[in-house]
Amino acid sequence: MNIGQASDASGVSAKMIRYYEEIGLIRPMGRTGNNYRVYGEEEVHVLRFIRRARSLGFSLEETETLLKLWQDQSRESAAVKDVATAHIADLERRIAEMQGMVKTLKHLAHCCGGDQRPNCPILDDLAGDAPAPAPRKTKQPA
Amino acid sequence: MNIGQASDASGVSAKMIRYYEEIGLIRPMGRTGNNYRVYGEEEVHVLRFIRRARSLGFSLEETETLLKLWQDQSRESAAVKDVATAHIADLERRIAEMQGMVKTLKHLAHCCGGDQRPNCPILDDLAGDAPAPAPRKTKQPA
DNA sequence: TCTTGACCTTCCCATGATGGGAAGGTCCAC
DNA sequence: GTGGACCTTCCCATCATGGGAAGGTCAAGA
Repeated sequence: MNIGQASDASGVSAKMIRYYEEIGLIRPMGRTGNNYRVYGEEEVHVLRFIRRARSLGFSLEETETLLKLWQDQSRESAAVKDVATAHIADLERRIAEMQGMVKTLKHLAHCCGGDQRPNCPILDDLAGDAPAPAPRKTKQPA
Repeated sequence: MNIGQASDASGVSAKMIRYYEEIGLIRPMGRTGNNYRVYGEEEVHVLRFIRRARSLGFSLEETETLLKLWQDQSRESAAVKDVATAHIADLERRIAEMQGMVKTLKHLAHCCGGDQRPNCPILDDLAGDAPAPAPRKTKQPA
């Protein structure tokens, strides 16, 4: 199986497969005489594993840890759960951060007329107590 | 006011102030004879505006748009609201995506013993129906 | 006056994960 | 034997930010 077929079979782009090899996430593959990488079913399984981990938001570093745990028959499931739990906490922290933004923005947008008049509480919030600056371009047109 | 003082006053790092100037988000500042940038109160207000916009998750591109609207006395508040509304939608999309990950991960973590035994539904999920690969290193130790 | 340390300047590099594309080699089907 | 679809490596871009080097400047204190 060439890299294109492994890509189709795993859903990981050929570009990424080469990158994962470069950073040591997957082993360097064997080559045929023409210097093409050769893949088998097992490599495709590994790539699918990586894709699934990425789709759940795990970083490549976390994915590498999970991959090693998967390949370690004597792993303790606690180690896997720790990685997942930490990731959940990180996701929840980021979600809360964004929800805070949304809450503020929705309030401001609600208070904004959204019409042809210039008065705008959104800009007022961003400006703080600063006076509107003198009209000028921040970027000169070419 | 030198860049360090403008940084302290605005909460934007000197590094970022120079970068914002480089990409045209803020005007190139005047220089003193020793080639130091000079800032006034108005520039600090602009930097605070940028910082506030960034803290609400607006991209630098969106921030530039908002900055121009702020400086345009004849703006229509609808234009500002449009930017905010689109950003809210983007945040909500990303939040929903992450919430989906959290939901899946919490379910898997809940089902995982998290003990010293190797059996792990989290890895089972990541692996799909693939057999556990033969134990091997993905990265050779030095 | 000289030194020291805290500034400032520009320039280059790194992040994380991915894509785009060029230049060149290979293989297969017609 | 030729064209097109592959493959290879290499470089660059993203987005916003930080780190750090090498060198210039300034102010305060001995």
